[in-house]
Amino acid sequence: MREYYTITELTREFGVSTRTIRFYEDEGLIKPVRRGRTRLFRPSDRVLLKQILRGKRLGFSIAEIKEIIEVYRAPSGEEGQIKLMIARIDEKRNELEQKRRDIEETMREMDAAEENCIERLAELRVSQ
Amino acid sequence: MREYYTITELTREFGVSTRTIRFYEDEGLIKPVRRGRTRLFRPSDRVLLKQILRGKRLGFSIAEIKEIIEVYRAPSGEEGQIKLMIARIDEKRNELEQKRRDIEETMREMDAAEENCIERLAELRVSQ
DNA sequence: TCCTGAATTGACTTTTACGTAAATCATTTA
DNA sequence: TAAATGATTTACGTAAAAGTCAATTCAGGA
Repeated sequence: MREYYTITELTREFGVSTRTIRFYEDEGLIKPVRRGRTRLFRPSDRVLLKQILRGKRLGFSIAEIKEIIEVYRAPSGEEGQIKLMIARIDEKRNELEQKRRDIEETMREMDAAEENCIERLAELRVSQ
Repeated sequence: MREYYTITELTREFGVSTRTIRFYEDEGLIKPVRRGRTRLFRPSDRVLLKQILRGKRLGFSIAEIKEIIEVYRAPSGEEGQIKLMIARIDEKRNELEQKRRDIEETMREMDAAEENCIERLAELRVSQ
């Protein structure tokens, strides 16, 4: 495992701009260490970036991604805090399940659309 | 099946504002009929709205949703057109499959986070 | 007929998530 | 040591997706 990544290494690996990565730092999602002014990204920062981009692909906002990342972290409080955390996890899970249903429905309609196309192709070949 | 829905009926059913629905009309996603100036939404418009909101939940932009809705419609061209349509459907399906993988990964991390919480709770009870 | 509540239009505003440009600083290479 | 290369900061710009507000219009009921 590499110790550090530079910002451009990450931009190349994930296909995002430096502006984007710095923006995520401004928003408090990643906290790379510094050597002078230069940012050094640890493997854990890289994992965070991966999680952020995954959240983005699912249509979560930065604020929502922040929440998701927070629940990943081990809980440190007393009973009440931890129970609250479990409730938040369940909530996020419900959102994900909704997205899953949305995907299944969209997939089904795509299947229907494709079958439709294939049928049309067959018709065209017969009528020629 | 109802013949027409008013705009406010749809806002209530789907929890969106009239502005939102009119915005989708401006973007060419829905085309309700008119009685005078008043919009009348047919069941097919309602289905379209449902599809739009589903796309939104999955993080698709208006432009992408437009594309998706277009591929749902029966293809009317000649062979080349239809084959192109099939290619576009496959592309969208790939995007959906990526989202599906993203959901599964996120779910797994949620599970781990929750187990972590439960473990912490057990520890707290033992140490009391 | 008058009023009230809905709906429409148009314009301006806001939020989110970056893009872009300019100036500065640091480091490596010739 | 000069030049090129890469990173940083600051600040303004922008596109998308609505929100908000004001002025109108219109249909239906008392």
